[in-house]
Amino acid sequence: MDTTQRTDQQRSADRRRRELLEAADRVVLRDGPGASMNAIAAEAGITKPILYRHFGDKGGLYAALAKRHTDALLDSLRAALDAPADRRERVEATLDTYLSAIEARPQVYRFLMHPAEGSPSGDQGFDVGKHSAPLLRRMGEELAQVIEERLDLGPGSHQLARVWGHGIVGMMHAAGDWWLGERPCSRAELVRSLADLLWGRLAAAGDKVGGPGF
Amino acid sequence: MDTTQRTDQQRSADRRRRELLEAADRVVLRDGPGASMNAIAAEAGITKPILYRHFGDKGGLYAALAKRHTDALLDSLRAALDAPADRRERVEATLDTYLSAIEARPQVYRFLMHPAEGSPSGDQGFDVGKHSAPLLRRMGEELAQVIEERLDLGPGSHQLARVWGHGIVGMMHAAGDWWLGERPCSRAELVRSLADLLWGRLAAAGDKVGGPGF
DNA sequence: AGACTCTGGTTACCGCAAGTAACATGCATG
DNA sequence: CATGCATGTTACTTGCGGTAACCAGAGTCT
Repeated sequence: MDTTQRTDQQRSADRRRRELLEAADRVVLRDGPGASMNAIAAEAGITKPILYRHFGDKGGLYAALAKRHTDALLDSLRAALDAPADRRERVEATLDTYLSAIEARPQVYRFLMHPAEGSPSGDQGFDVGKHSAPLLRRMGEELAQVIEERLDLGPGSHQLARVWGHGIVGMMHAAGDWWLGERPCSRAELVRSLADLLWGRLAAAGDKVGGPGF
Repeated sequence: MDTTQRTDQQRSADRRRRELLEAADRVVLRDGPGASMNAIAAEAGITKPILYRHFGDKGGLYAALAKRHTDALLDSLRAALDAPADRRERVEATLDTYLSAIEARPQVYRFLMHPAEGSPSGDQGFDVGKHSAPLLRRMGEELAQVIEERLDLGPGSHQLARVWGHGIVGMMHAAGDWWLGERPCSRAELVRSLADLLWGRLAAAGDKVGGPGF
């Protein structure tokens, strides 16, 4: 068997895979996570076993799907993080980019944050493994790297940067999630409040009269 | 029907309910979330329909279970938050309390953060509803309240406190989750790093040589 | 005593989704 | 033409959430 044919097949399989992902995307965006494999297959105009041939199991499909969106989001975050502006502006731009993304497509966001579902059988021993969504981890690591690269944090900067990376991402995520649900203020206000928090306004604030402060 | 009997029945039902929750707890702690109703029923020495009579559906059981643990955790957090010490020490104590809790019982922690699972049928239209774990929301609200009560934040303090409450909780959660998975440093170091972040060290840090800072 | 109902329990089932086995078909190559 | 091999299908198994229908014992009313 010559390589050309093999390549052709590879190509074809890859194209098919992309098509299937497109279809899966449509269904997941329409029906939310928990969309059934049957539904996805139907949307793609085929039947279940093909999906399983391509992605192994539901987890595989969802992982592939999540990777696409995660990559896309990370790209735009990187852009905001690399913009030519001072630190505060960059932080605000990054926060705003993230919030814009989840605001524009809450379904995608929700899917990315809850990819796990229940594991039906076999893989017991989950124990402590598999915590939050991979998206959060990746964002945290990415941010940690940027922080370590660009900030002078003295000794222990590596650990510190990682803690901060994950911490800031978590802050952004939780605040965004809450904000998306309650819409208590404009996006700009939220961004400003979060940046203020990161800029130490919590430590700087005065106590209220009549008691020791938080 | 006299009231005494009714009260007796109430009592008995409540005791039974508590027993069932104990059993469910054991199973969930052993098998993780996704523990089947059958397994829980078996552990309790009975069969499924009884569980359904008591808790309605799986969500009901899990909610009841989660409420117990959430209440307990919130109590200890409140204690740390109310300790007689200055602000920084309180913040560190609260972070440490949370981290101790998730360190001591990661299974419980994991269960609390992933109660949702997939909604099997009917309740489509989830759309944007039901985001992160209720635990996070409750912690966020609680913290927001404390912040608003005790800090003088000027105009817009209500919104600001809420944003910060949810943001800080998210930071704590994400950092804790990551830390629990990788164990890159001691708990004390993590606490210190997070408190530093909240104390504005990010804004205060100098740029590294050779480029604009983050 | 015997009928009545209330409460806690069981068995047996439905529907549905994940995942698989076995079978069919089209198309390139020896 | 026969042989692979990829692509697709139908039909099945298994396991779980959830429910309907039935069952037994204890207290109550007449």
